[in-house]
Amino acid sequence: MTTPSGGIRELIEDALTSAVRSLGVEVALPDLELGRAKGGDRGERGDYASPAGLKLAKVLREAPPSIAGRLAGVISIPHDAATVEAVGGYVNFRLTADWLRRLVATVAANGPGYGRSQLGGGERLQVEFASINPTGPLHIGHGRGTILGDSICRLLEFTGHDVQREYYVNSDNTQTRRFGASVYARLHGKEPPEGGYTGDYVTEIAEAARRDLPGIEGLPEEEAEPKLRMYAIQKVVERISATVARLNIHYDEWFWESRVWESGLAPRAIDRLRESGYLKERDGALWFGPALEEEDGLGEQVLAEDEDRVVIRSNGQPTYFASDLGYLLSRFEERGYNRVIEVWGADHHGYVPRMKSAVAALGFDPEKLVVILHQMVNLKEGKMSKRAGRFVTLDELVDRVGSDPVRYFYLLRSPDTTIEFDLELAITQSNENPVYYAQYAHARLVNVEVTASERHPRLPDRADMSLLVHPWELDVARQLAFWPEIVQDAARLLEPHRIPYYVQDLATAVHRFYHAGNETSEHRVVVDDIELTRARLELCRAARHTLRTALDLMGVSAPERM
RNA sequence: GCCCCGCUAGCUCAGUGGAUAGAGCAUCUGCCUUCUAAGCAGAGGGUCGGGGGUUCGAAUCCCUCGCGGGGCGCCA
Repeated sequence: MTTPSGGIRELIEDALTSAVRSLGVEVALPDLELGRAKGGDRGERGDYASPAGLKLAKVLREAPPSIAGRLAGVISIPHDAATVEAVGGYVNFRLTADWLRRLVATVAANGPGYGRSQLGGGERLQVEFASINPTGPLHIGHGRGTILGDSICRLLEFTGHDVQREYYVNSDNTQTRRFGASVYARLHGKEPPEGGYTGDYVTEIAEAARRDLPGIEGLPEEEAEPKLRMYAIQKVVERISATVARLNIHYDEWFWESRVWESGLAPRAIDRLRESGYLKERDGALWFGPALEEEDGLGEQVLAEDEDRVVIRSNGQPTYFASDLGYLLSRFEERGYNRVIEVWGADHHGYVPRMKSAVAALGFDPEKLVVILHQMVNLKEGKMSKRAGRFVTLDELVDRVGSDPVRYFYLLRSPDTTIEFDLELAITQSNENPVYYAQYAHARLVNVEVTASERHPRLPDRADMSLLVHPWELDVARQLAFWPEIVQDAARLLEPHRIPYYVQDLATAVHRFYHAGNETSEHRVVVDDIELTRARLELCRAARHTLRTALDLMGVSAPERM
């Protein structure tokens, strides 16, 4: 049996579509909404269901139950993977025990590759995430974008994309200049300017600069600040890199904003926009805006932004937007990524139309810039006592709770929900984190396999899968059957939070399966009968591989013992 | 004022127009001499923010109102 990369859902969907065609439906099919069967008692509706009868009633001018009945009669599921039953206007599908057993054998043999696909066709894409102003350590709020971004990368890699992880290092904007000025002030034993950075780390960086940049103290501020700024940013970048590394996150490139000026990319982008009439001067500044676009048909995307935006200030200084123009050129032209995925906090949502407009104005397809917005992480007020206030950095959170629970905590929430972060609760409840439930299931499976090899040094080479008959055994197999479609949906929708919810379900099935052996010793995996042991081990192996794979996709470890 | 996100069980949250809306935590009741109890089995708990509309069918789509969060700068 082959493991369909699209999984069993795709198999059934194809069979259903063919069946509908065989009824003589020529027109475009409505969405038959094949999905997991919901509701009902004791799985009476099977595993998958489609309201195909209801959907086709209009087209065929026939009663839904009649259509569903006819479909059930003609449908042919490959490999006898499922049985079919019409109930009302629905067509219900139940995975067969036989197919589930074969699936287990395939997954066990496949190892951790189960669910992997080449859907992406090797598409080269870049994911830029968590490009926080490098002016200080990451705090708890920054954890969300980093973990979300990295998990999206993992999903895309697993589904056949060529992914590059990038951090855009702001170095020439207002905030980083303030940062540089603050370091300059500390270097000379003064207080940072208004709106500057006051943390202890600023002083530490100033002291380090005194050693590493000989003569820096003698320079006037105009000359010293840029040097100090680049030095300080480098220091902060190193710290950020170390912090995210603790969360299993490794960037491929730290792309400095300064590079778009040194390489001439930004001026080139500006020239291009000027030539195509997207730029104009007003009040001594240079503006980008759709107000000029009437000269030719430049498309909806350019019109999306309804206000002009400053590119070069009247004082001659470029805005961040000017840098971004060069940055876009670097990614879509210089480096030639097919798509760029941006992971931004919701506070940047107003920037989306502007960037899309810029992409279009530079001559690229705005669809190639995909922006994932996630809502904010708010620190619960009142919890931030002086003492607790020390634990606002991501490093400190990882110190207190550990990387795995932190990743799991963030990944459980869809990007659309605002997180109210309760620090005390996070710390006191960290041992109740659902991550342990999943990891424990994995560790149990490993342990069982170890026990088996001790008790039965010589087991049959091949497993007789027909020995798997109990509902709790087949339920584990059933969960395994769902994995490919979970991965596909998560990758297609760029929604990693689907993974931990699946892991929860799989772990539940595993724990139930394991626990059957606590109730009745004949139901243990390791029993006197080596044939039976062998078959159950096959199931353990398949489940273990799949758990491991799912945890990997979340960047969470799969411990062998707990 | 305009734009984006949210409002689902006591709490935190899943839920791509389908059937009787789910999970974890919390609460209550059971289960460890034998492969890991960080586990298992069971119970209670819901006008899916309010009101209209579209549809054979709405937590899901549309309109409207309310509440909470975010944004609307020659900041990023």
